[in-house]
Amino acid sequence: MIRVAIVDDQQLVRDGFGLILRSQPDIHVAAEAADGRQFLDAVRRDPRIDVALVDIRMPVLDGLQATRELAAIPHAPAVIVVTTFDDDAYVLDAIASGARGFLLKRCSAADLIAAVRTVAAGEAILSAEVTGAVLDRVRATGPATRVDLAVYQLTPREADVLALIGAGLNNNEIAERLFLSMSTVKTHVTNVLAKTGSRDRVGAAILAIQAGLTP
Amino acid sequence: MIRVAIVDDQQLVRDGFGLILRSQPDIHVAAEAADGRQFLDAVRRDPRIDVALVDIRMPVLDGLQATRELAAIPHAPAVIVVTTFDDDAYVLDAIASGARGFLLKRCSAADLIAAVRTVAAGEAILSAEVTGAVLDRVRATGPATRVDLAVYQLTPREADVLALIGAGLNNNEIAERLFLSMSTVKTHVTNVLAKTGSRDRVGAAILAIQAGLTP
DNA sequence: CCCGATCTGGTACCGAGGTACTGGTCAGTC
DNA sequence: GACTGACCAGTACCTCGGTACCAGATCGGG
Repeated sequence: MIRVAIVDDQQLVRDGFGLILRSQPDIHVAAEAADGRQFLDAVRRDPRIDVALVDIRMPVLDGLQATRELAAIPHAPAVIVVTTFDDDAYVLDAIASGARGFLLKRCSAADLIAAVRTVAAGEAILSAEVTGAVLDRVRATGPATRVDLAVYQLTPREADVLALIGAGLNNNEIAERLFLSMSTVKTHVTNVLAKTGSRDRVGAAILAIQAGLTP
Repeated sequence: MIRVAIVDDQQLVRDGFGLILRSQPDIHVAAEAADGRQFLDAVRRDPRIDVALVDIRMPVLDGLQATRELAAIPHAPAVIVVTTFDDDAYVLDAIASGARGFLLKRCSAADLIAAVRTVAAGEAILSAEVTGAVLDRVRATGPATRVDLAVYQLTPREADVLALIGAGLNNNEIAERLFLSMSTVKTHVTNVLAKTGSRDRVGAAILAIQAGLTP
């Protein structure tokens, strides 16, 4: 049984989604909310919600901000952003906010139901209309990961240090973060530089970013 | 009428796809090819192909490389990569290569037909199984709101220096590249750090990358 | 014309970064 | 037990990065 929350400030939209979803035997509408705040409250009350259909434009707290705050809640539901706006920026922002799906309200009832099942299964879904924009974005940021970190045979600890270098930390901060002495950090840094062929920590930082070590 | 090319080294797969697609009145199978080279030849012969279903693993010229070379041909068809491998790297590579769709062969006939129509309409399509990986990738590369460099009010020269810092150059190299003395470079660097609020050049380098100063 | 911003350069200084060693603990392997 | 690799830590040393402060040259605008 898939437990779903419907989050939209328009009563009519909530009712429509509810009718569609309640027609499915394996889907249960567990909560409804009219704004992001109510949504977050509902999630905190009921940690068993699997999927949330969330509108972007809402009073009090918009859907994207609510999705971001959701990350701090344990057992948070997977979010499908459902919107009338097919603006590319919204897609990318929604994804960046942690959404696992992006649907346009003009989609069919079958699409909506399929999306809920897909996301509940741990996968993700995009409306075809916005998939192109996402692909353009991916293409713009280059292929897979330009740098394969495995090539350098870094030890786990060295990888930790490299990640922190990529985050812009200096040796002292790395030492504090990893509960090490400066000397040890320097040793690791030296090894990382040698293994990666970087001349200094700037090169290592660039490498770390290109390898996707920094969020 | 949507004109489709089927590119796969396995006869059985081509026949299967052909059967499925020919069952649709609005779809015409205009070409078949057993490897990337044949595919490119077919596209050059017949510039009216709208959509191509392309396998990755093929002799002579693989699907991704063929897709990349396709970009040089006018009126090139939109490519849907169809593969048995759901490896994330393939998805991202395919997108980077210019594919407008990525399907797994385990999908249904209806999915295949819908994908062809979607891509023919100028949109894009991803199998739900791989959409998650693409979304993770987008999230990893940060939100649409990168870093707006204009906020920092950098002078043109300072922006030059920042870009070179982001490329991993040290002060000496920057001096040589810009025909300056070390002193001048240091002055600029200090100003850049002050204006951007970075503590050291590592932070500035990260900023430069996030601002897109480094390709 | 003067004023301000920008670009350029210099000197002096200091701390962080980085290297080169040495040496210790611990876990797993032969 | 001996050996290896990862991890941790220290000392000594030097270079580079960065700051502070200053100053000349240029240029556009009030």
